[in-house]
Amino acid sequence: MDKSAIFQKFLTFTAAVHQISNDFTKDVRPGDITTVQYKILEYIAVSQPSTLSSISECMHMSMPNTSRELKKLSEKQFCEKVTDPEDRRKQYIRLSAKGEALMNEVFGRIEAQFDERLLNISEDELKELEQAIDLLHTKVFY
Amino acid sequence: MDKSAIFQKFLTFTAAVHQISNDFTKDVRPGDITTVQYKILEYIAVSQPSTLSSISECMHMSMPNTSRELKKLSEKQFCEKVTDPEDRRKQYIRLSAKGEALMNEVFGRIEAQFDERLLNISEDELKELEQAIDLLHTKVFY
DNA sequence: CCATTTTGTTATCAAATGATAAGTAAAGGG
DNA sequence: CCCTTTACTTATCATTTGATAACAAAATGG
Repeated sequence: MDKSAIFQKFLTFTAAVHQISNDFTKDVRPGDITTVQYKILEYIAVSQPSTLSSISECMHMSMPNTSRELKKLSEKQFCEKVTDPEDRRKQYIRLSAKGEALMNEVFGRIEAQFDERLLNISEDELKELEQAIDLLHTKVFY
Repeated sequence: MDKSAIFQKFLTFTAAVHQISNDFTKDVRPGDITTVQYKILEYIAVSQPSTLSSISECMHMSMPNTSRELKKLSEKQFCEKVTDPEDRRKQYIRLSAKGEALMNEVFGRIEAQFDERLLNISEDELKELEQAIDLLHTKVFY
């Protein structure tokens, strides 16, 4: 079968995903946080708790820069560093109450736009969507 | 039905898509181009021909900045501006031969990683994947 | 034909980001 | 116990990016 046709779809699809999630998050990011800092918070929110080095690796950022941004985020009280008692070099990073509140609000606003998009959709279609997401998640985007 | 459960999946799914496409393009971007410039080329490649203002809008970039980056890309011979004969204010932007070559190589390398991921996959599963992509593309990421 | 709008350019400045060097403190391994 | 590695920090600098003001040229619409 034509695998390269699927690849074409993969390309335009990922482009569309980026487009949409950019549109969705466009006006929800608070002003006192930079783009990179927001991305970091988003990452922490999804994969809590994480360490500085894992953030550095996943975001393709150098340790010094990750450290700097995380320091700023901590100073702004959006996240907290907790030293691992087992290995006191490690710092576990998690959202603070303020950070949780912020991300909940942001995700809530994104959800509103998401819901709007799925307004007139049937139960069956919703089920199909869920299965489609699961499938792609496990087979391609893992 | 639980729409907010699907939203959770939507969130982690889009996070995964970003993650994977970052990983895929990580080592593929040529050194003489910045991140933003690469993103612009990617956009042009997918939606050719486009105008300066549409690029500006879709990439959430101001016109002056878009103009500047596009100028740099043109100077580096990756794309060309063609004045619309019907409306001589408009500039159609398309990849140059060099730009096409670059993006073909880049997409080729991404495709190699994509294929690797789908190595031991059956015809039926491939069909399912295609349908899943189509479904999400039309219902959610449009 | 003149005012306005659209489309894009140029210049400039502050802020964010990336890259690198040099350092600290804890853990691990012989 | 000492050497090395790991995890992270601090400092510094160049580059990139974002934001704004001021401009030009073509189209549009009375």
